[in-house]
This record gives sequence, C-alpha cells and structure tokens, in this order.
Amino acid sequence: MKENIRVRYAPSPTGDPHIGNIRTAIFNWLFARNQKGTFIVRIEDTDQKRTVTGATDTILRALEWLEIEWDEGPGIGGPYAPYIQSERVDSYRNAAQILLDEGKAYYCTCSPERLQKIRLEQQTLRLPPKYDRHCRDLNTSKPVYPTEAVIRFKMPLEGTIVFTDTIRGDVKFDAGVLDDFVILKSDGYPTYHLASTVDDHTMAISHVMRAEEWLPSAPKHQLLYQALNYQMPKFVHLPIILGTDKSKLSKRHGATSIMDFQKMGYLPSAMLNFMALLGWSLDDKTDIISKTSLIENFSIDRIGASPAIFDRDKLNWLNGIYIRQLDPKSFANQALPFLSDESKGFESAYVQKVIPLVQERVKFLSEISEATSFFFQDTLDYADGNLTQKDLDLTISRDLLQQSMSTLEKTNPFLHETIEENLRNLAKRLELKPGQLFGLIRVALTASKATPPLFTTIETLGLDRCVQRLQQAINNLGTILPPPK
RNA sequence: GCCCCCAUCGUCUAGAGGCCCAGGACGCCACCCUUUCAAGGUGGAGAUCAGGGGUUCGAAUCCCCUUGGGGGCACCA
Repeated sequence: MKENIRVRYAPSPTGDPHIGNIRTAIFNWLFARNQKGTFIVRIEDTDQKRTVTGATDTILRALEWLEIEWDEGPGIGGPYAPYIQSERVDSYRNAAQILLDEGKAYYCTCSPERLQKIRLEQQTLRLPPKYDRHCRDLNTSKPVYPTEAVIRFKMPLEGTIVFTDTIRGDVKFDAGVLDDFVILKSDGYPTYHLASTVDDHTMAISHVMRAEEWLPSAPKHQLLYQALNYQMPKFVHLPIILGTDKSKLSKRHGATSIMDFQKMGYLPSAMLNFMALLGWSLDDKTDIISKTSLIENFSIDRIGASPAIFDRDKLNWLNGIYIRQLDPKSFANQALPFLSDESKGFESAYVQKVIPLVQERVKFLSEISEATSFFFQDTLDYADGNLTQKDLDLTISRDLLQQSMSTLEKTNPFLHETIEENLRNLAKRLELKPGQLFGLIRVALTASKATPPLFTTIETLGLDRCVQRLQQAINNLGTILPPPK
C-alpha cells in the first residue's frame, strides 16, 4: 500500500514572497501532484513583531498567479484547520507543557541582557555562541504570566546525532555544539522549532521539503520529534538559490520577489518552468517543459544537492519562448496593461494593430512600452546622426524622403504589399540599394534603427502619420548643418 | 571562530565504474535567411570533470585529505 503523501508550504508572512520561497512551494506542490498526494499551505506567523499585514494575502495571490492550487489551507480550510499558527497556540503550549512535565524542557528566566552578555564573552573567547544552560537544573516552577520566562528544550549533553536527509543521506552532528533552544517565547508564542514540529505531526505531513538553511537545525527538530513521541516525517532539504555573485539571493540582487517578476511581465508558465529547473532536472536535454509534464515527471531523486544560481538571461530566453507561443489574442490582452501612457488616447483599433508587431520581439511584457513607443508619439526625437545614412548627404536624403512621401501618397490600397512594391520600385528607379532607402525611411518614421518590419509598420501608422513624420524628418534634416568640406 | 552542506563549460545541468579525451540548454562569436531588430537555421569557442592522494584491470562517477564556495550558530523564520 502506498504511503499517503502530504506535504506543506509553510511561509511566514513577513514580506513579499521571495523567489527561493516560491521555488520551495513549487517543489512541494509538484511532488504532491505527482504522487496524487495533498498539498497544504500553512501560515507561520508566530513572530508577532515581524508579521506584516497583507503579506499572507500577497503570498496566496502569488501562488494563484502561478496556478499552484492548495488542497488545504487558508481560505479553504481542511481537516486540520486552522492553518494559521497564531490561531493554534494552545496546541504548542500543550506540547511544551508535556515536555516540561516529563523533564524534557525547562523554564529559563535569563534576561536578554544576560544572554547577550554571555554571547559576547563567548565570542571574544572564540567559543561557539551557545546558551550556557544556566537555568537547566534550577527546576523553576511555573512562573506567573506575564513573565520574562521562556521554555527551553533539554538537548543531550554529549553524543552524536545522526540525521537522515533524503537528498544528502546521513548527516552527523556532535551534541556538544547544539544548545538548549527556546521552544516557547516569553510572549507565549512558540518558536519555529516547536510550532512546525507540532503542526507537521498533527497535520500528518509525510515529507518536510524546505530550504537547505534549515539543515543545521534539523537535529534539534529530530530530537523534538523523539521527545514528543512523534513519528518523523521524511526530511528533504532543497538546495538554496544564489544570486549572480554566489551569495544567497537577497534584495541586493535586484528583483527577488515573485511579484517583481509579475510586474515586469514574466508569464507564470515561464516562471514555473524556469524555477522547476532550479535544482531539479528531467533529463539531459529538456529545458522547455509544460506544467503537465512537470507534474508527470517530478521526483525527489532528481533534485540536486548543490546550490543553483538564478540566471536572468536564461529566464528571459524562456519567457520569450512562452510569449511567442501565446496566441495573438491572448498576447494582446496581456500586453495592454504594459503599453506606455502615451498610448492611452489612441483608438483601440490602432492599438490592436500595433501590439502584434512586437510579440516575437520582447522577452518580457514590460519591454512592450519601449518597443512600441514610437507608434504613439506625435513628435519623434531623432538621436544625433541617426537620420543621416552613410553615403547619403543631406540634400539627397531630404530629396529621397520627399520622393518616398509622394510614393506613399500615391499608394492605394495602403497595404504593406503595395507599399513594399512601390518603395522597391522607387529604390530601383533611383539606383539605390533597397536597404539604403528603407533604412532612411525607417529612421524618419520611427526615430529608431530597430523596429518591426518597415512595410507593416508603415501600413500600421497609416498614410497621414507617415506623411507628417516624413515632413518632420525633412525639416529636421534642414536644421542640420552640412558637414564641412 | 565553531558546526553543517556543496563542488562537471561564465550560468542551469546530463552523467549513479567502462557507452564520456564529458552530452544538452542559456549566454557569447561567426555564417545563412533578411529592409532594420527579433525569430529561425548552421557552425564554433568554452570544463585537464577544483587540486592531491587512494580503491579498481578501469573513476567525473567510490573513499580520504586539501582548497574553494555556500549555509547555520536569536525569545527570526
């Protein structure tokens, strides 16, 4: 009989959901879906001071954006509700009381000042900073709340603790380096260690998949499980994600919140694909992989152990692929919000003609604003020198633009095919290389050297705008002094 | 400082003793296509598998050491 797989994503609502955090959510979710198990979201808000209002909501919206749906958790409840730790404090206090009763934990009344002091002393003596177990054998009876007392867990004084990580195998820790950690704080709230242990047990979690930074405290958790007579779930520590400078991804590395990527116009499907590949791989050749295939193929034994660097270039490439795969209608809908403010006054029909022109040219949606801006500007800002093509002097350039203008005026119907035909004929008649003429017109019309195909651009702009811009360019050329002989 | 983890092209990675003088992808370079830019196509540079010792007939793959990198040492998670 197959074990009932239950995994959880347990963020703490202290800010925007970080990339690394979301990757953990993705792995948990993929594993649950692959195993036909249950994916649970649990909010770990046991730090009153650090909890940010609205953060839970942002986290949930990020999951929704990525279409990571949870089976139990905030908003939908479930058999182990509530899924918010601040609403379950009694269970942690009960667990702490049991440990107290069994002599496996003790009240500690040491002041933060004292703790700070011994930490400093240890530092100067080059000793590992560690609680000195001052209160361990004092047998302090229940203090009267409110109080400064915390409850600490009694760690073994010596011996070796062997912890098994699913990815790394056995990891050994010397008990001598671990200290009596706090399980219940003086405000009556549990620490992560206690809360997650109690919850993972009562919620029947089968696999704890969390970031690697938890590995050093894993032996503490193992001991807690044993002290509480809980059965241990499997522990899977996921490799951490680093920035380009190889340090843990943080705000210094620029965009690190999943919301930042949403704002920049990365597609959720691309983000999912990309992040799934950070620490996991399907085989030796697959880079583009659908959600369905991800679910079908995800497995823990293909998760690597070494850290991965978040590579924006590869993300951009992947996102570009997903953008190009979008059907034009869907692209247009998603592109609309990213258009520049200048586009606001324009009629919808015009805007709808412009958008498809950049679909295969942008890597992420926010590039659209820049890529289409010239379509929506009344006056173009010609950069120095751009208007002058090499081998064409000012007078000739002006003349060419003039002739192009009349060619366009005579073009009927005003469609890219006819425009192309007429302009090519013009170039031939003038004995110019097509590229020369087209380059000149392109800059005159768009003030840019890189644009969508010229003839569709012309068609899209429409005759009136073209004429107006060509005239602008001619005037502009008039103000440029001819190069000295 | 102490503890723990990790180590294949710049980056993401394939590789679980012979298939590998190491494969794919991003990025980079060149060429092709072409009105520019993209996209696409073709090709190329790029890793003495961090270094050194073992084990073995044989090691990127197993073991040890060194080095490097990262993470952790809170009444934060």
